[in-house]
Amino acid sequence: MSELPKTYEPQAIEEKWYAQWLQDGCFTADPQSSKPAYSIVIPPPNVTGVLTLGHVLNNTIQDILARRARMLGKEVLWLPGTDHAGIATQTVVERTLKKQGEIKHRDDLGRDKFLEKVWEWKDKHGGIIIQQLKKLGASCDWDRERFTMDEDYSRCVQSIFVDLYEKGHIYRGRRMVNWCPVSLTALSDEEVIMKQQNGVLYQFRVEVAESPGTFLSIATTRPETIPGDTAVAVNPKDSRYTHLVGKHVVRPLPAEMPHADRWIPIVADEHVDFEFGTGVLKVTPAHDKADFEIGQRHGLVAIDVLRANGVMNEQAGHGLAGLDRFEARKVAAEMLREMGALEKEDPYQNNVGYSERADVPIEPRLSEQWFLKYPSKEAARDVVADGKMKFYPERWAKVYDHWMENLQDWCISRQLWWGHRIPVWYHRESGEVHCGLHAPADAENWKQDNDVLDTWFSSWLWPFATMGWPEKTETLKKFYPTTDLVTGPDIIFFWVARMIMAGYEWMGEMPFKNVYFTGIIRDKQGRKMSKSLGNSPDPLDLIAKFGADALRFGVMRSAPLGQDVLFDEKNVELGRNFCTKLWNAARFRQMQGGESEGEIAPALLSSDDKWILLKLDGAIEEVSRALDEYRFSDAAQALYRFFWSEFCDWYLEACKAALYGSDEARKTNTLAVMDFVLGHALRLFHPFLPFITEELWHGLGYNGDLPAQQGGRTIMFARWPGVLGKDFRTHYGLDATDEALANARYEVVNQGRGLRRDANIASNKKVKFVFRPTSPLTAHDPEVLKILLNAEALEIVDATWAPAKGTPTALTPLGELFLPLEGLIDVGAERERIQKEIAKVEQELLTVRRKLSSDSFVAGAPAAVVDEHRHRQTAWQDKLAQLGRMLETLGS
RNA sequence: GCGCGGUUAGCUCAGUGGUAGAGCACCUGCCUGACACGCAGGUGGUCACAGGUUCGAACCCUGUACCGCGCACCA
Repeated sequence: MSELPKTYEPQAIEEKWYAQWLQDGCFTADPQSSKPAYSIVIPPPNVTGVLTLGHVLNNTIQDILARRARMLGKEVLWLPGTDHAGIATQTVVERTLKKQGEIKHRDDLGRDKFLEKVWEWKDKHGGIIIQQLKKLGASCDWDRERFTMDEDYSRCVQSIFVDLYEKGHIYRGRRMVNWCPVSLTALSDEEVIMKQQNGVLYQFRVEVAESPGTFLSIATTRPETIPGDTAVAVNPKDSRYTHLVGKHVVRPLPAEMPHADRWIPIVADEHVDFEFGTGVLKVTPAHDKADFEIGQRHGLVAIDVLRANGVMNEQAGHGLAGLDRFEARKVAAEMLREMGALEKEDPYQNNVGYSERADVPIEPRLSEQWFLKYPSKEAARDVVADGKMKFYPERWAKVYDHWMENLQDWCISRQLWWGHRIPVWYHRESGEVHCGLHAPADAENWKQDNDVLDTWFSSWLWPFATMGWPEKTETLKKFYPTTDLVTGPDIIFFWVARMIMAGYEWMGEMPFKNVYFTGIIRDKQGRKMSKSLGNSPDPLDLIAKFGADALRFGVMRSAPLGQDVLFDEKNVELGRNFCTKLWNAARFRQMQGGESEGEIAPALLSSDDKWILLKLDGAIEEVSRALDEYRFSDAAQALYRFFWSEFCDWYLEACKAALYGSDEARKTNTLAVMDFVLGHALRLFHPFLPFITEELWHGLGYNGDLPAQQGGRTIMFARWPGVLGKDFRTHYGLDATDEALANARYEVVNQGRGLRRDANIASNKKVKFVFRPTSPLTAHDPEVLKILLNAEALEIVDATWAPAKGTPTALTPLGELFLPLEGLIDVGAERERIQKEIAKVEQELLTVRRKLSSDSFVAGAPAAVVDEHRHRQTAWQDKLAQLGRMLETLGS
């Protein structure tokens, strides 16, 4: 084995191993393999996106799952790819072209030229995030990388559309949709996010046409839409107004319109809440969803007063036409005031729907769009409700179910160019509609629909479209349904729910068996990461500074299941420190020389050896179970604790007694134990820390001479450690006795270190200790104690030995430990220390006694618990007595 | 309005009925023969509040408060 350098330098090592893995085809999935399948499809990032911490979290989890599955002997497919992200990408490209002065509007280029530009952009910037994922160590099968606008994928999307059209699930209609006045397209309900707004509630009055002098007061937040009002509505049960139903009011705007043309009816509708405002609602069927429905019920006309971009049109009348909707709002209120109709203006908080992408209020707008009635709803709902498909954390199942219960038709058409164009043609003369993969033979007589499909209409096919559907490919046969899906809960409706429905509709089966929902990454103040706040660190900077393993470990260690993740660079630093610790522990092993991975001789095992082997067994069990249950931070935590606190802090120190001793056989055996533990630890760590573990696997010579696929060359295919188990324990004689002995010894050390501190002796100063054991010690005990106490000497004495007055003394499970320091002790300080301990013990004793003296406790608690309390009481009593004697010996 | 999380050390969080924990931060001492990205020792908590169940509650139940999120919304 070659010697490990003094410090771990992640950059070169990461690059080296990633290239090696690629070269050896370690990530490539073989559908012909006889191994059981394990598969994940990546949630495809936007093709123009760059890596964020959210991606780091999400993809590290997937990589951990994939790498562990390989070690468990599965044939693993982690299928990567990118999403064309319709609106996002088109917006970015359009904005850039505008900035470069190439165009003022995309119309300047026309559809085909514009799309060329988008493709150019995609080719130039599309690979970035993929490269970044590689830096993170993602073990995706890059040979199978897919893009939602690949030729075959596009064909797949279109045939799905045709299929649904033929099944009658897709229809076209003029409906109220969510319109984004900036992106100039319809949006689905899911793309609208409600935001609380500080606005104004205006109250204005209108005159009843048939009874001049009688007025109705109306509350509204949108006076600019008054020219679009075609009725006012009251609740049929509202006695204040029932006598007016059927009459008319005079709509105040547009003012220049003849009086008679501004008469609008008063209708009675259940929808009106008579508690709210004045109990009178202005009805604007063209600009409000609820109003539209009222309009339908009462046969009202809809007057559209807005252009697509949110500017008032001619119908809005003088003074408003040409103004932006928000400007028009103020102006309309002013106009009402001038005509004496404005009664009140109150500050008002309400919720307004915003376009998720453009971050502006959407407009409810009447337009011709394509809609989908979701297929396979029942199967999709049941599979989660029945627990056949598992959600982690489970509570998302309820959210899912609630949404599935209230499914609304999906508006799938978008007025964009970048995307899958709707495969529908209209006959130029007859208007006949043709839906199919190609235009009809007499193509020149037909015109294709201008719209494209919602991005999610392609993403929902991801689990099988990426595997070659509709062909029955080997990949599909082997790897569908996929095993795990890892994604954010924010796209549970956008993506997860729809994939489940699509899976059932076209594959007849669920698309994945388990769904893991990550938390959302926030900054350490709990705010969402955002570009404008500048609180979103670049993962690549972090990788450059600390290493990919450090980033992965830091993020995973602080990402508990079901909770948001508060990101703090400190965590990555901790990850880096941990890698260094791992590195140095390995280096320490290497410095001892000797054969790599020698045979362990059970007869030569010390209690320390047995202790660490039992701890290792516990760690394997704990880590495996945590990973089985998707508790990644628990697994990371357990590994951290095991390796640092147990292996390094105790075992590596304790075993120096054997390593620095003269017994070669014991030394060799100790090295074998170290190799055994390190070899297991490296494998347990590998899913979290792929690079450093691979480097050390080789550096320590654990790779052996086996071929790669058998765990020889790479740790990637080394077998995942199973629990050592009963046979192992029997064979190596691991039992509770040795563990207890080691624990007791470590307690002696703790006590001794306490003595040092109280005597103000620096930890690096070697001093002499005296130990008076209560029962015989083995030869091993003093050696270890001496090392761990950093003692110059450890003198073992018998009961006849008495310390000089004032000698600091500690009570330990194995006997009394003295720190003889002639003339150096501060008797007062030592007395204080003992008294402090006495106080503590007395407190404990009091608690236990109080419990035991309670009849109800003794009668009511299980016998074992009462017993345990009795033992505890005895122990505290003994300790108290001894402490008292110590105080006596101390003298004054 | 309905639903879901959360409230434990200065900070971030573990801890599902029987002696309150970790990491970071802080304090003290140390470059002790792997590691100062380290070692050793230490300070720090009436477990949000109020009731209840229980021999016993951070933990189970009920309610309250506050923080966060989702869904649905009244113009």
